Amino acid sequence: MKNPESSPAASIPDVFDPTCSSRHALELIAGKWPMLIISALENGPMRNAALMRRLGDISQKMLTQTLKELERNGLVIREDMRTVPPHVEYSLSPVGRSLSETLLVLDRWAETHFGALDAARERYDTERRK
Amino acid sequence: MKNPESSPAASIPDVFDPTCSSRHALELIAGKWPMLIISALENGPMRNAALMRRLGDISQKMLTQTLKELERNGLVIREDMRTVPPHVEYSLSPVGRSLSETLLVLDRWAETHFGALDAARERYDTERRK
DNA sequence: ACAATTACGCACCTTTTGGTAACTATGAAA
DNA sequence: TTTCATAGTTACCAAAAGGTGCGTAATTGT
Repeated sequence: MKNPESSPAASIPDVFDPTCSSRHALELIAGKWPMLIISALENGPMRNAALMRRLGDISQKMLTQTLKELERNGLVIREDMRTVPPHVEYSLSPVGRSLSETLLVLDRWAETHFGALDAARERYDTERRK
Repeated sequence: MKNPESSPAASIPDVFDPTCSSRHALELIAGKWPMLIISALENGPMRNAALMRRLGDISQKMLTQTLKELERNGLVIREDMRTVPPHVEYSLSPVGRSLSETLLVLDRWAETHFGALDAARERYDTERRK
């Protein structure tokens, strides 16, 4: 029998292993927009224009691009109604929904603690006169 | 009395508001390394070299830089023992610890679902012959 | 004939992020 | 006197992220 130390980490996923796919999963949502888009889709399908309005300051390019990445990874489902003018709806897949639930926790964390962060930053900056 | 619509969102934080600090809080951890560093510090203080080993493929520059940002925002505490050779310990502040707990949920999500993501990606790519 | 609609592709550019390699400080030990 | 150890810093460069503006498709209403 081999000890766990010698096993080249095939079974137990580890976010700290650079070659592990779980790292990839984290990097997928590490950008500026993915988390917000997933959160925005929480309450049901949305169209391109509605998402742009909701996200406030995203560019058309980044929205399309990010949605495509999320679709590619199976988090978002793109439904093209094939009408003219175009009507496309984006929604969360089951996996996407499971992610949105943990992101909700993160959103709440941000809304709870941003004040503390702001204060700390100001303290830090004034202390070192930057 | 004014209706809620006209109030310029001073009290209720909203991650979707680009001018809201809670967005800033999210962007702070949206990079490649912040989440991993916070997670790495979960089990107590660590020194520079230990963090480098734990994170595997981070550069010295990014480690220092990211730690400094996290310290600036009050998530990480930097303790310099003022010895020679240098001995500096990084640890989580209370706010940092509260974040690390929600990130743990995210790590677990990644470790649970990365297989589904990999599969979806492969399907997507082969379907469109990219 | 043509204007409007909606999602999006593409070309071009700027900004941000990240990596490499070389250099620094300082006291203890060799 | 030289070496070692540790946690940096800096200058320089490459790559990725992101923004702007313009073009396109195809049907409906004017």
